[in-house]
Amino acid sequence: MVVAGVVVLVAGSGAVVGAGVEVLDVAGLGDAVVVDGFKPEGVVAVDPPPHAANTRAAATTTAANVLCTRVQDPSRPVIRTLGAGGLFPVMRRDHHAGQSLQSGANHATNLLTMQYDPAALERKWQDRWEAEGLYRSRVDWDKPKHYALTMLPYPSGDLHIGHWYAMTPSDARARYMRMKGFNVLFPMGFDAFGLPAENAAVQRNIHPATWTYENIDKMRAQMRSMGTMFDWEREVVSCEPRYYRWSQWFFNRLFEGELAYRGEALVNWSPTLQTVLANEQVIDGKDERTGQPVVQRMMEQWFFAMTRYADELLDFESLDWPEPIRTMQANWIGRSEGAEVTFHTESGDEIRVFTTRPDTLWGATFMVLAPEHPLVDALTTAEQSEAVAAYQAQAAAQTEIERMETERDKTGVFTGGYAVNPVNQERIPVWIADYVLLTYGSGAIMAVPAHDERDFEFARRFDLPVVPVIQPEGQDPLREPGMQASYVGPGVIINSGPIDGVVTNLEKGRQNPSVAAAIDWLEDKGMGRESVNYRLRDWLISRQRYWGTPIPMVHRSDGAVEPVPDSDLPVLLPEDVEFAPSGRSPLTHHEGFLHTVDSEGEGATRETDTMDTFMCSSWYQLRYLSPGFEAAPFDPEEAAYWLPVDVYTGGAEHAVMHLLYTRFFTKAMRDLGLFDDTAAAMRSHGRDPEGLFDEPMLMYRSQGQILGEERAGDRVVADGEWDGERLMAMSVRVDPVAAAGSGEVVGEIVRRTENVLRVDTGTDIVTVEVRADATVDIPSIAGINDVNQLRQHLEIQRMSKSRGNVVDPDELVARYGADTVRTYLMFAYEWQKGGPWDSRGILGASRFIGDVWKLATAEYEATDPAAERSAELRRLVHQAIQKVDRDLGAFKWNTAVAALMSLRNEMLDVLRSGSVQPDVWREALDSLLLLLAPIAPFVTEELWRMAGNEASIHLQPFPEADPEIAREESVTMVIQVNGKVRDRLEVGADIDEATATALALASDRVQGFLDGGEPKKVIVRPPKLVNIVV
RNA sequence: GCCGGGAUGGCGGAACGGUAGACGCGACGGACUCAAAAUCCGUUGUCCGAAAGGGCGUGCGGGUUCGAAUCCCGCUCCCGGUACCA
Repeated sequence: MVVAGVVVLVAGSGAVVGAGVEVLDVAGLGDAVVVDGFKPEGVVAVDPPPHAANTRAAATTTAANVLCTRVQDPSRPVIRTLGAGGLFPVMRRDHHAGQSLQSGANHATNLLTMQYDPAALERKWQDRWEAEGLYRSRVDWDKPKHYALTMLPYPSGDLHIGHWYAMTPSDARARYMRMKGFNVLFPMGFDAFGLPAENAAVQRNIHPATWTYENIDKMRAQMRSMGTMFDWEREVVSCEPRYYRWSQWFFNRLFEGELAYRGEALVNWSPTLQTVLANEQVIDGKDERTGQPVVQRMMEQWFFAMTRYADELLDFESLDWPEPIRTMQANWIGRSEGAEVTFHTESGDEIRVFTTRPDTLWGATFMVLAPEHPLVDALTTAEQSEAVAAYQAQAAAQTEIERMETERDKTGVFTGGYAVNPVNQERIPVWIADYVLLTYGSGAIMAVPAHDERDFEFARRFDLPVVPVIQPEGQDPLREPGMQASYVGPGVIINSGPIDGVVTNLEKGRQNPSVAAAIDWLEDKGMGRESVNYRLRDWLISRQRYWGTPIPMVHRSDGAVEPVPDSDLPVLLPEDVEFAPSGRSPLTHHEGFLHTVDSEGEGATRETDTMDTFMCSSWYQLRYLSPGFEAAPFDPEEAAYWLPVDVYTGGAEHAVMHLLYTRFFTKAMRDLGLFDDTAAAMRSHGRDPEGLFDEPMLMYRSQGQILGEERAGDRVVADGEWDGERLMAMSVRVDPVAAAGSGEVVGEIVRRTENVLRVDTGTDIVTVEVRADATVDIPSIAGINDVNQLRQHLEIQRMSKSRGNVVDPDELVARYGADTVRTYLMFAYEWQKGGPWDSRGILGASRFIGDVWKLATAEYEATDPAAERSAELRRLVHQAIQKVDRDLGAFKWNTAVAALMSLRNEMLDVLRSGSVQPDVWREALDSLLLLLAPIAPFVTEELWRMAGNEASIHLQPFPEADPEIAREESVTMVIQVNGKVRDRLEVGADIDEATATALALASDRVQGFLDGGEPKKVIVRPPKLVNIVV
């Protein structure tokens, strides 16, 4: 058990076992030594064998904690430690003066070790930070503010690794901004209304509120363990009356401003259950729980008039948002320019249509109405009425999603009615078809089969006439019969009377000459007008659900609707509700809730719809400012200081809906005057409010997703002939269960480049070239297969319980500590991109944190200080400051951590060699801790205070780099010949062109290439490179 | 289909148009150990070579440039969004 030359301290018993060398005089060792997480359980060995520089000795034991020491100078031993986590670094003795440990005759007692025990240390700092109020954020007009916001979670029950991935870098950046001198607000809350709570209620007979609050408690505790700097005094929970009261208040303001209105919309209606279902509850046209059929039905519901802001929402000028997100929003809004044209039926009814191609009006050969269009009944003739009714019923039975499925054959029915094309008085038939949507444009189209793919398909299916009106440039004239497809390219207008001969191109709206000409002509004749349509619909906020914010409206007995006065808000969501198995909202049959009186004291009924939860999240950033404020949704004094949000982070999956809704909401609030008090408060503090209420979040950055770890490529069997190193395959077959030996090469594809596969056979990685005439057989992909369909690394999937690939952050924290988990998540991925989880990779972060602990707790001895090495370390420190500063500012967490790891590598080397002056070491250590503090808040705080600092590390200013110190004195100059690196020279950083050229030309290697001749050209970029062209 | 993003070692990923592969994981060799783990030292794109050195290399094919992972053109595949939007 004991190795000669080693002093072994057996903890617990107090016994000291010496083995032949210097025995420590350690009094009271044992329990007394248990301090701050140091719990020696087995054997602690210290090793200064005399004259054994650079040798190692070790003690062994069956216990978990074994110390292996390495000594460079017997008088200044340094300990390397190991154990279960490999993290048993050395503790400097001075922090434990008076801890009953006495030194014997040598330095060895300085080697009292202290274990890095993240669990204890993190718990300690969570409590102390809370007690010290470290993360309270208060208005302070003397400091610049920074409002950092990360999306609030839905309280689903458990914080998963995705939450960590989203939140820890946001937290790190908020901490960084604070150290940079900003007064930072970084709040957190819960988006607590929603369907899952209601499902839990029905399935598990637990009240949605109970379920929700239990989840919130759990998640709040988990978030504490993350070490986030959330100011919990500002927490917001959207299902609390003190929150949703103001959602209702906003609803009233929007109603007053005529931005909230009642309209008709299709809902998923279950005739058997007599209830409305959410889209998520409908699968294959049936209720997912009961299997009962679901139909589409029109119902009166509440809308916000978001389309009025469509054009303003398309303006991203003032926003620092990722381009893809802006594009997605722009596509979602889907502005299209064209004309509205009025047709008339033969009986004189108007049919308005919207078209982006009024220039093809002369080619309109029929019209199509949505099956639900109000004019259908009037148009339908007696002979067709049966067919029309049947088609309408069939369309109603489909969900919107099914209806919009692509690749479906066109269906439709002739109404028997006709309309007149206003431009040429042609009598054209009117059909109904479900490819026309009631909710877009006017729910009716003119069909121009010659120049619209869908109309062409429909015309061919039902034998309707096709009249070309565009003549493609430089091609044969389009002829009907015989057209195989619609023509949508450029050309010249024909067969179109007044606009014949006008050029048409692929531009949109008036940019297209033919469209401009047609609009002018239509407006002149009074047949139509220029018009803009949006794909964006008004925001339907009604939900026929219980667990949401009640819409504060009452239905009077005379049929009118009026708002609940502000003074009566909130309209409380009743708690004593029963959940019918049908899923029908309990509000619809809750007598106490339903019955009320209107403003005149007459009996009235409450609105039973609740609000879409996107309503809650459209203004939550305002409630954080003053979550308990009673007089208004937010305190103008707080808002005047903190607004707008400076940095918003969250998943790209919310890039469209949530971010568009909250933008709309802010703009509507601005126009309703709801920021007027805030603007006044700003002015009184000398802040110009101009333009500050146009957008809620100035900067937005999205993070990617962490996927499951599982991965595998196609397992293939390849046969063919060996051509040297590679197999020239004549046949490749995918077979997940192929046994080794069942073909020439059997294994998993690890890489594919064009037709070359790298196949992992289990023993080897071999190259297989799939010949052009080879047969490829992939049973899971129908049809003729080709080499491009062979996959590698495709089984990386989203984490899900059913796949069993969920990574539990609590487990990781228990094993490695929160600092390690944070560091790893910030290090391992390109944040915007995300990627698959790698359970081994986290060891790198764990070692890094352990090394930092070791560096900070080891006693540095400048055994061999050298001015040059000292300057070099300082340079590296200041370079690291520059890099981390830049990278944390730019959301490039992975390279920031990499820079710190590099510094760690350097410092480990210095610690070993003792080659820098003590003050340089101290500066390096302090810088390392300060730079790491935003990323790993717990361990850096512990080490910072252990070093004798009174104030929290998180209150320190971020280190500032001195460019002079960071500047390299000498650099490697690359010498290229014809762009290829041929030599490298160490030169001074201030080398001039002439010297650089001379040095380069003098190089033996270069001379070899010059072969006595003169270079054609020399490109000099001192001090980095010289390129010689010969 | 349309819109957006991407493709770099065995893996995650670095690289203002100027040394490709920083940093980490893994792997391999060594030290320590009865052994394993942990820790420490070293190697690690690939091919040729004993070495010095050289060839080839950023999905594929072209182009611009003294010089391209990076810019341009044309493809292939992957990921995300969206989908009968008139």
